[in-house]
Amino acid sequence: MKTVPHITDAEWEVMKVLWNESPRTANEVIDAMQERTEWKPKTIRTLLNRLAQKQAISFTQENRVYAYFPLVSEGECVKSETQSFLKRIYGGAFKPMLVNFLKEEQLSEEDIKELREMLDGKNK
Amino acid sequence: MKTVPHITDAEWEVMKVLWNESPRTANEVIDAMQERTEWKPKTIRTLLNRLAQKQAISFTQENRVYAYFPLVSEGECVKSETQSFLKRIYGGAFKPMLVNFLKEEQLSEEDIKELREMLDGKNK
DNA sequence: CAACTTGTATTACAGTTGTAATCCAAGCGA
DNA sequence: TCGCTTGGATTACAACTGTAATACAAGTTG
Repeated sequence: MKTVPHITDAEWEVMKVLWNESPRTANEVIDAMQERTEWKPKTIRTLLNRLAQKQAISFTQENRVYAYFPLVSEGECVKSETQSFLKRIYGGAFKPMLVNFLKEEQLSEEDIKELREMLDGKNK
Repeated sequence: MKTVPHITDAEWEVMKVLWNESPRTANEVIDAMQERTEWKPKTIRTLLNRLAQKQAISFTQENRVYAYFPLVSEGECVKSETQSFLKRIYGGAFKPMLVNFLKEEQLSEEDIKELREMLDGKNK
């Protein structure tokens, strides 16, 4: 199974933008980011560079402009991050976490109904 | 609500030991850790110091020996870490994560039954 | 052609983390 | 009393992160 590079908090925000739509030029990414964060353009370029270095994204060059696109899917990354989270906090076991979540979190009637249906689906 | 300090991966392992039983002297912690990791005693002492500095743990002094104990509960920390994880990966929403998990993870018949019962409980 | 603009590449710099090693003080054995 | 042992305090140091600023190169404009 392919291992995805570790993506930091700040980088993750950039990835979200690219997962949302790609390819995008650096400036397009910067514009999109500035709707959600206060980061300076230079900062975002740094993050793009780092992501490219660790091969989470790549780019094509059109004249003097780069257009970036992800090399790893959101699903892969979510799964990988979730796994390390699980490992750290719950020793890797999924169910204890779920149990804890269900106990702690607020869920509406709607949510519960929906989840129950998903469980039914799983139950084949 | 009390805010818990951020506990790093390595520190988390030490906290587990103390949550498991406390107070414990540095040496007791070190012994317990060496059953699960390869870390040198000095490393573990560093972690104990850092945890004490950030007030995740404290200690009492008996002669020249410190006995450490947690200042924050495992539940608090789990909750806090889970929240930042959720925020980072799923934008803070709990349900999308659950949905994703249920789709991705392997659950036994048993697990599913148990979860369904929990949901029934919630449903009051 | 010279200066300005614009996009990229390089460099910066402090705080955090992992992973220890060295220094120091107090009790203990010779 | 003097060095050895043991536990704690201080220091180390590189990689990773957040957050940029500065330098450079190629078009664009006057």
